[in-house]
Amino acid sequence: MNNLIDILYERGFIEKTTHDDELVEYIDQGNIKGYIGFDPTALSLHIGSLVPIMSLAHMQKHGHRPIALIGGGTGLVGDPSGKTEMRKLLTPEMVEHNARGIEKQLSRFIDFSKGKALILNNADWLSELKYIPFLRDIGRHFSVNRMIKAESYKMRLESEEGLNFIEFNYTLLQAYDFLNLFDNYGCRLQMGGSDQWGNIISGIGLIRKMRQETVFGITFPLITTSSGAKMGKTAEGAVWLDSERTSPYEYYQYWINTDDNDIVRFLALYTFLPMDEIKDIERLEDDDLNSAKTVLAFEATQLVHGRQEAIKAYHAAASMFGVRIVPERIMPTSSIPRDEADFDDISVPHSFFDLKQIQTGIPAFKLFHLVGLAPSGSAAMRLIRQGGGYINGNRISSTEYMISENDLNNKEILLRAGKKRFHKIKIRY
RNA sequence: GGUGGGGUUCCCGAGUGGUCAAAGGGAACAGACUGUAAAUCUGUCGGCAAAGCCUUCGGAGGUUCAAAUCCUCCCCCCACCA
Repeated sequence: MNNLIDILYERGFIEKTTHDDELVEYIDQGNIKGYIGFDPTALSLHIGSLVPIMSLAHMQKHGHRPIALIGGGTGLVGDPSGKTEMRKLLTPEMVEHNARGIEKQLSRFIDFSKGKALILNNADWLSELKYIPFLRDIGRHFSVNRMIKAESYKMRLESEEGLNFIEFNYTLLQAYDFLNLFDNYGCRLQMGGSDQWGNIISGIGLIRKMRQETVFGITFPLITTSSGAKMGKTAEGAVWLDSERTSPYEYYQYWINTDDNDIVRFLALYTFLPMDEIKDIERLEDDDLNSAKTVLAFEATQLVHGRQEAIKAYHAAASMFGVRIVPERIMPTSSIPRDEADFDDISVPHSFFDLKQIQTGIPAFKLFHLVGLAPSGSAAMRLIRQGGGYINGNRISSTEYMISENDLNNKEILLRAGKKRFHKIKIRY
C-alpha cells in the first residue's frame, strides 16, 4: 500500500489510468514527475480544483516531483472539453494576472522550494509557436476523423452552437505541452479531470509517434455531491480558495453543510487523515456524523487558510450554532482542538456601525439588505414576512420593525437570515 | 455571400397587440419537520419605505391610446447551400 497509485485509488482520486501495470512499475521507480494543468480563467482556484491539487500534494508526500502547469498559453484558447458553450476569451494580461494568483494558492499545498516541485507556464513555449512549423511537425500526427469522434467534443458537435476552430486546436496544444514537458523535464505522467481524458491520450499518442516513448495518464472522477451538484457551487457562486472571495468562515461552513452520504468520500479526498480512521466514520450515526463533519470542515479549512483561520472559523461556528467538542474516538489523528476553549466569534461576518446610526433607528429589512443578508430590500422584506428574519435570536414579527438602541445586546446586534446565515452588527464608539 | 431558423426574467422554456413583471419546469430562498444533513410538505422567487410606482423580453429607432408581441435598421448564434 505504499505505491502512490494504491493510495490514490484508495482515497478515491482515480477514475482511470493508461497502461495499468506499466504505470505502477514506473511509479515504483520513485522520484517520478507528473503534471497537471490549471486553467487561469479566474484569479483564484475554487473547490473544484482541490482534487488535482491534493493529488499533486500526495505525489510530493510520496517522494515524487509534481509539476503544476499554469495554462497561460492555452488559457488564451479555451478548452472546449465537456463545455456546452464557448469560453469567453481572456486577454493576455488577465491570464498573466490570474496565473500569479493561482501560483500563490498552489504553494499552500505544494512545496516548490529547492526543485521539490515545479511550477511552469505553458505561455513560455506556446506563445512562440510558429503556425506552419507547428502544423507540419505536430498537426500531421492528429487525425481529424478521430478527434471529432472523441467524447469530449461530442456534446459540442451536437449542440446548436457548434465548435469553434480555435477550440478545436486545444487538444493539439495540450498534447504539445506534454511533449514539451517530456523533452525538457523528463515528465512521463499527466493527470487531469475526467474531461481531460481525450487531451491526455492525445499527448501520449504524440509522444509515442514522435519519440517512440511510453508515457502515462491518470484521470480523476468528476466529484459531485450526493445530490448531484458539482462541488463548490453555491447560490453565491463558486467556493473559492482565496480568502478575499470566500472567507475562511464561509469556506468552513461549506464543508459543514456536507451531505451525510459524502462525509467519508470527502474526508478521503480533501484531507490527509489516515484512511483507517476515515473508514470508521461509516459506522457513525446522528450527532457523531456532525462531529465528523466538523473534523472535515476544520481540516479542509486548515489546509487552505492555515491553522489560525481554521480555529477562528471553528470557534465562530461554535458561538453561532453551539459548541461541539469532537470526541477523541472520532478521527483521533485530526489536530482539531478538542478542549473547551474560549469561543470567540470574530470570524462571523460582521460590520461596524456608529451608535448614532442605531439610535436614529433603521428599518430591520433595510439593515438586512445593507449587511448583505438579503440581495435587495424586497428580498429582505420577503424574508421577514416569511419569518426568516431574526434579531438576537428572536423572530422579527413585522416588516415595519425598526432597529433601535433597545436591540443592542452587549454592544452588538446579531442578525440571522434563515437557519444558518448570521451577521453581527458591532458598535464603533 | 445566399436561404431558412433563432436571441424572453439565474438556467431551460411558453408567450405573436391590451387580462404580461410575463405560463410551466429546474435552481435558489423562507417556514414546518430535523442534526447547521437528506427526503417531504407549504410558501416566495425584477426593483422601490411598496394595496401604489418604476425598470425588463439581443440593441437602436418607429407605428399605436396600448408593444415581448407589428415595422425599419443593426448586432450575435445555429442549420443548409456556396
